[in-house]
Amino acid sequence: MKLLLIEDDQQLTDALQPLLREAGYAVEVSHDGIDGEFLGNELQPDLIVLDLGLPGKNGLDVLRSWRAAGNRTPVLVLTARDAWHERVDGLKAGADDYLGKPFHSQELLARLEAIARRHGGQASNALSWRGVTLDTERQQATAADGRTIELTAIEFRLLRYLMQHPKDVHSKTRLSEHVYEEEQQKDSNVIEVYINRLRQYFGKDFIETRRGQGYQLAADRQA
Amino acid sequence: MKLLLIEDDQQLTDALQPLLREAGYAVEVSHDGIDGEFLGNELQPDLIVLDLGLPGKNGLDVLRSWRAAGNRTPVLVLTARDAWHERVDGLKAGADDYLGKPFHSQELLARLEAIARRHGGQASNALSWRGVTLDTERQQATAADGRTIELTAIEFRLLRYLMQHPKDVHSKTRLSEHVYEEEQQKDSNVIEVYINRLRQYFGKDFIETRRGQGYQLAADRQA
DNA sequence: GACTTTAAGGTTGGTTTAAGCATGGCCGCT
DNA sequence: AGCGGCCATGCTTAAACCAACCTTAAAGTC
Repeated sequence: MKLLLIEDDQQLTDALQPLLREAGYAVEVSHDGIDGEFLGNELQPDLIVLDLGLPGKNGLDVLRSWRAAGNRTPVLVLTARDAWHERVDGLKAGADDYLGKPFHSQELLARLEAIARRHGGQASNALSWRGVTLDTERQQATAADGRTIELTAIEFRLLRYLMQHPKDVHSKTRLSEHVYEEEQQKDSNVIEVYINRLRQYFGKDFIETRRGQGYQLAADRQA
Repeated sequence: MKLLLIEDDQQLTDALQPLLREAGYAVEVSHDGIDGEFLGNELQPDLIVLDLGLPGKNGLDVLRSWRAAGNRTPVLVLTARDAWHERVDGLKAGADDYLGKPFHSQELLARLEAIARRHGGQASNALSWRGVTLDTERQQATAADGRTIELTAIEFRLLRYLMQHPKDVHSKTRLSEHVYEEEQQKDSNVIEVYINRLRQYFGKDFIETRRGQGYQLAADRQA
């Protein structure tokens, strides 16, 4: 389930992202209206969470643009607590549900569930990060330039683990533990070899190395 | 967890600071409203403890200014014991919780815990001193001007030790012992070299040298 | 035959050493 | 006391060293 979160409050997105990932969504974030509108069309997410108070372009206008252009992606709108008129406007503009801030994260998850169910969307288990998407069903990935890449078992397990925990730094030992069932010889360089492969597929800077610490997916879009 | 404590009672801040540090918070202190308001925006703390009776600018006004400017940092308000109207005003102004003075330190800690939990903020073990913050999870620091700096292993261990014991003077020998596992040759100047590096990152006056004795983090803001 | 692992050499970048410069404080001299 | 030189301590820079990491190809495994 690819989810696009359009919200300018960095603190909120930081808090929400791990939660949503945990819940099985492949999360992409945008921090302003212009970029968000573009991504809402481009990424073809399964679900959009849209804040109304956005820099660049107002959330309501973004939503109207989508609907006018025929984009029917389910949208959950976030509004200020007591701005009930915003909610009405939102629903009129084509939102599927709304939620007042501040909210309990559990409630957000529940409503997302409900929307997804209502739209009969079957979970197309996909992870995504910086344009790279990973179809965990088919064990295949799509690079940022659109090439699709068939992954071998170990390539896949390594990439999946990295993409399930983006932003974290993973030591080679940890990666090893997650890619293999049992303990691995310590003096092996398998992980290095496979990191090298993934870099060949997805670009040298997709995975960064933190010398002495481990590896980490490259930082999120800082546009 | 970076915590900003805005309280003019010197005695109280002196008592609270070690306690809060002990509990894992990176504490910054301000003693008046003007400065406090500025820091609340600038430092981007995870949590603010705000006294209402402040010189410079009233605590309530400070809080209102933040909220009006879109700053949603969780705030716990300290009020005089029986001034219940202040509490109501505080909550209206956007506080997350309040506590009447005098209070038991344990209760303060408990409430801070609760607020932090409510805001989904997971403690990203951070130390902070004079605008410099150190993320001990990621081994990276943020300078006072906002630059983030990836630290190497030894830079990190040295800086962490200094920031864990601010105000103390540390001999080069002691620093050496804490940065390295085993004893180090005595005639090496590694520590000097790394102190020099840290000064380049965080400003020349971030670390002071006590000739013949050792090094020490610069005194806290004496504004 | 496709995938995985090992191995060997090359490369990078963190760490340490070392040498020369700067500075502070002590001491003796006037 | 005030001045100036001298030594010890600290600062800075560059280069040498070394471990971590990268890359490639060949060997191993199913």
